[in-house]
Amino acid sequence: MSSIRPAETFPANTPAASQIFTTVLSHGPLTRLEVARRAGLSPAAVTKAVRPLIEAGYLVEDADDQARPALGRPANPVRVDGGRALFIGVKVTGDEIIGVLTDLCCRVRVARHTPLPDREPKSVLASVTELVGELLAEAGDLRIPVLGLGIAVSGDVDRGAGVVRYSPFLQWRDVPLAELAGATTGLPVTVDNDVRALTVAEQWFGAGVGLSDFAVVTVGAGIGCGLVVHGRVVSGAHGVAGEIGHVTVDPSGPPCHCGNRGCVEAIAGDAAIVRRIRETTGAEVRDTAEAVELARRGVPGVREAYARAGEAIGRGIATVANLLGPERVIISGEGLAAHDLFAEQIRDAFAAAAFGSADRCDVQTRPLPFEEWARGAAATAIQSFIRADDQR
Amino acid sequence: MSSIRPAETFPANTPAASQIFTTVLSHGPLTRLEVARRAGLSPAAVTKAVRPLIEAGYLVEDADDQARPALGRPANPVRVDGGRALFIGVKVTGDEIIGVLTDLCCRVRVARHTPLPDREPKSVLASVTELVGELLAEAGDLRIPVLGLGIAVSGDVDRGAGVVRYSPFLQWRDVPLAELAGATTGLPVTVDNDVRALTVAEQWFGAGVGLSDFAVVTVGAGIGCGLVVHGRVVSGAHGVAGEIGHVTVDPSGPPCHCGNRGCVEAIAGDAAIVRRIRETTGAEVRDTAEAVELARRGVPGVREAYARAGEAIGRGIATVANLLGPERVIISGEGLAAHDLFAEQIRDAFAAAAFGSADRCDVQTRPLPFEEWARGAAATAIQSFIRADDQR
DNA sequence: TTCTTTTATTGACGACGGAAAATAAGGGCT
DNA sequence: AGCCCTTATTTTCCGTCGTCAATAAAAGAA
Repeated sequence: MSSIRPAETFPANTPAASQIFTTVLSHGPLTRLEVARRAGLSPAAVTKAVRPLIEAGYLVEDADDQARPALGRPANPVRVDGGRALFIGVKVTGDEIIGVLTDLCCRVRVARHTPLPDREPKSVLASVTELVGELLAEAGDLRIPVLGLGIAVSGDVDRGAGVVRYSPFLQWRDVPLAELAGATTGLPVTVDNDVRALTVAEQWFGAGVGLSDFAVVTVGAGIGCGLVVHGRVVSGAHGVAGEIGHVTVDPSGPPCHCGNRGCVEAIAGDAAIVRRIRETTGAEVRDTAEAVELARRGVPGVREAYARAGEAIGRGIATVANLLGPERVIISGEGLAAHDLFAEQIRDAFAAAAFGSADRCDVQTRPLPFEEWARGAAATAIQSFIRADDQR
Repeated sequence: MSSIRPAETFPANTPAASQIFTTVLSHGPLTRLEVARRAGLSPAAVTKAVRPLIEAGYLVEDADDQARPALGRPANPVRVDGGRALFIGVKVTGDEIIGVLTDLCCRVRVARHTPLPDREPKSVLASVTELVGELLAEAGDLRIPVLGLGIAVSGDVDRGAGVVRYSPFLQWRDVPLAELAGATTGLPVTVDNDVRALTVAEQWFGAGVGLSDFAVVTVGAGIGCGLVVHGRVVSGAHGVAGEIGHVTVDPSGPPCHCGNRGCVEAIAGDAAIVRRIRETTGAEVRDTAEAVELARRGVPGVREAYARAGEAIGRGIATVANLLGPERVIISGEGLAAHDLFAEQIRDAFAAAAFGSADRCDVQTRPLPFEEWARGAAATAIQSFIRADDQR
């Protein structure tokens, strides 16, 4: 029924091979010896696993002859050939969809977005199909095959089954998106939660490379959190995890749409900040951009709203750090546009609420280009393609 | 120097073998076919791995001929022979040490405790050595070899290195306890954090059997939490994790020794409850036992302190559930003696603060016999003996 | 008895990855 | 140029593990 083309398959049958590939993918050009060391394998095993990958064109020997040690046989590093294959990532938001065409190294080649007429699965699917079609055309111009499609959706998503169980934002329930999109695009489709997708991108290509325990916190309309523990993204027993947005920081705080009071999101979410500014200053603020504008102009009371938000976020992050002891927390999201307005409060609140050696955790902020969410989706597609059933 | 006897070694060289053994250990008698199904192996592999384990006496065929299906060749279940080997677990608290002698199935055979003269590593080591000596004598009477010693200590413990990095309670820093105890007892020693040890016991022999994601919350003098994610106990990048006791539930709450206000422990720890009762009722309460007594007698204001504690614990658990989405949370600890006084509040607060499907998490309470902490230590020794480098 | 059904075992086989030795590829030295 | 030294990579050989397919075993059913 669904005419998914039996797309090119990745020649890494053995766990060692896929582990080697992901090591090279994440850690740039590496000599075979170095790969062996990092992957805990013998050099011989690396040579053997690398050969078919080079033959298939996924890896290339890097003729980069700089900074070579004076002694001994020159090393012959290998790296992933990003131009060998392309992937498409799509992020579905409430009112638009963002799509990117990336290469195998998850570098964005083309980014597009289209508004969404409505949130019905049918129309969303049609828009996605159209956008993917455009990106496929671009890929055709480049004469590089597209080997997978990743779709990121907020809410409870069962990646294994390819089903969106429940997305409050889109008001979807049990939509078999992977199957549907597979049928219309002819590509192998991976569907995952948006924050988890972003976390995968950080884990493989970003600030989480090489770490087995870290967290990604997204600040924006909502406050989300992706967790990596023991080298694997946490999905939770019931498909939901990382709900830092509904961690209570002040039981007497403002009411949250979840029914409680003083959730992180009820204080530091975009809408909460704007509402707070309206309430305390009486100013006519419509959206975040205006709020940031006012704050930068030094309108009294506005910075205070941001300070409060920063404190809430810092406390939320400290909670994560106290419970999981991650090595690093990466703060990202659209909300970072206001970074300078609450960075200090985040740090202070974190330092104050982190217990014991949890404060050794490295908290960093990372700007998030608008297409980053879609890039995360592409990362999940790459991950599925490599079928890395291994951790780390 | 250290005369660690080259104790009997476990004949499970291959990962498959140790996985098979742990499966049988946790899931009681199983037919080989069933083991194969659960461990994801072929029946042939099970047969081959089981043979040497039976020959060495660790597994026995269970002649339990009940409830056999009428058809086909009768199944021949295998189970672990608990009496094949013994292990010793020791829990070091501030003023006493508790030791247990358990069998290979972690069933307690003998339990002992001794007061501790002081907290110097030297005297603690001497007391531990003496207690272990007594238990070894008991084991000698039974004519069963003791194959390992587990020691549980609160604080930051590096299990791999066998070093207590920092224990605020004992005021220890970088004490190489495994090496020291190994030298005085002649046993292979495993040292781990006390809450993690308890968690290991639950994972292998308790309410966490078969679950890949769950949490253990201990209520008592402190509030602790052990986490299992992806089938493995979480240790945190810096050796500390599960600090649920210092999750803030009320920023305007009572001050905590950690420097913040309104931590779970500052509201629901033993000392906090007692202090609260004294403050609100003026009653002369010295310890928890008296507090419980007053509450049961219905003294006004006392139940309220417990209700407050229950609410704090419930919120803390909800935070864990929101962040990690565990399948189950097991509440335990000495504090459960007052279980009837706050169980309801825990449940209510949890249900209110759990977001989305996090409330599908199964929250259960489990009474904790006084020697349970020591049994956890024994479980870590058993785990080390089996050297299960595999997860699940 | 003979067949059926289910569980356990056996033996051949293939694949994976390790160890060690061989080879490759410089650069410096004489 | 020829030799030596060092380090990277490859080759060859080999053990191990686990699967597959066939077979044995142990009952009840026909």
